[in-house]
Amino acid sequence: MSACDHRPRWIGHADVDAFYASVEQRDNPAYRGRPVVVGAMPGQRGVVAAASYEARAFGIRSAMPVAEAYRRCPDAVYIRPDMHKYRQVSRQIFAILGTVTPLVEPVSVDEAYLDLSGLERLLGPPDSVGRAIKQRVLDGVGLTVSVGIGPNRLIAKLGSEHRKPDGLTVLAANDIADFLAPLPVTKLRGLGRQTEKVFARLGIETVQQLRTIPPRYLEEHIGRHAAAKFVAQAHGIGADRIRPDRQRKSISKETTFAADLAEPATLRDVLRRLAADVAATARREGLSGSVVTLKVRYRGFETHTRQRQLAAPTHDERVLLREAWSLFTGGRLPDGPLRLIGIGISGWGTQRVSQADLFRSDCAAQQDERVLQTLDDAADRFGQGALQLGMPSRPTRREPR
DNA sequence: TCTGGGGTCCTTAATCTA
DNA sequence: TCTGTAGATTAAGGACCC
Repeated sequence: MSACDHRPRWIGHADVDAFYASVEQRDNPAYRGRPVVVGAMPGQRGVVAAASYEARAFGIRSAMPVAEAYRRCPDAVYIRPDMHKYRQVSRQIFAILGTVTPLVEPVSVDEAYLDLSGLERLLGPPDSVGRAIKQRVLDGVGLTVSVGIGPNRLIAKLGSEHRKPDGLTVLAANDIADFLAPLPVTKLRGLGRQTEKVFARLGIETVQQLRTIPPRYLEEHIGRHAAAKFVAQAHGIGADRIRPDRQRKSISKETTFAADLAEPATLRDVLRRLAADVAATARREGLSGSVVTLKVRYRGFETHTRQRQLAAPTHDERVLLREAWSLFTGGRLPDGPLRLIGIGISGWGTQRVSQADLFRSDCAAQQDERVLQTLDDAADRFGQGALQLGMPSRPTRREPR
């Protein structure tokens, strides 16, 4: 929208209620009306990924350790997440949202922002648009969504959280001040446990209280950037731009072991599998990254990352594994058994992947050494050129500190 | 209580470069 | 050429979100 365009902005936020748990209840009539917890199984390391509203009545929440959920409700239905299924349902939902407006920005599998500006003539006022969104999703996939609509993303998001499940909240510009004032500051975006502690020390519990704090005073305690961010939110100011084509910035894969692991050969095998997964995702999405990140976690949740900038972008799992393993064995990490290991790539630059690269790395993915050898031979014969994947990478630009 | 996995963004410190 | 400095880049960690 141009600076001189003063048509009212209407931003929507749609959020599927208890997504994973709702999908399971939809697909298994026996689970309906029962507390359903999707996540790790009781007795395993892990947390709750989603809890049905029946489970929430027991105080079970997302990100809660499963052991704690089990203590609260041993009779709940405990289910491992089926990400493949949820992604499929997610695609259907986004297709439905796309029938309302092409300006849909996914936030996660179950959440999206929509630019609803200018839909009045087609669908009526904002509350009619909200009802249309909810009805279409219910008819299409049999799930309820909560929708918030307001002049910017912040208000839309707070609106969708306001009434759940199956809620619809529309907030016009002149409703905002009264709506925000009594809310706890913890409702603001980006305000987590640490900042909450600081605010508590300063005696700030509600948005109304935050508004009365001199910004300079706030800056002294949480820094300039954060202070400005929360003050703006307290006054209902938020971005209203919807970016349907936002590109992801990294791909990563990590795993937590059932018991801490120290055996190098096993760790390398796990890393190889993770590298293959990351590489496969990168190839599927036509991405090549030039920064490899290794993540490790020790007993006591002590977490470290090490990263390296490569001379050339890659989506070759062998390169990813080699670099990650060299970061792991490079002597810059504590010794000791690992609770978790992970690998990621980022730093796409602008380049896309050529068809030759895709073919070559598909072969790598299939571990087809024979074909790879042929390709390597061809590359040797013709010198450099298009067939570079799988060639040893040049040394990294910087030595690790 | 005992903490998954996959992300984004911000801060800070070290290092490089002009 | 040396030195100091400012800004950019890189790396690591932390907070936060779903």
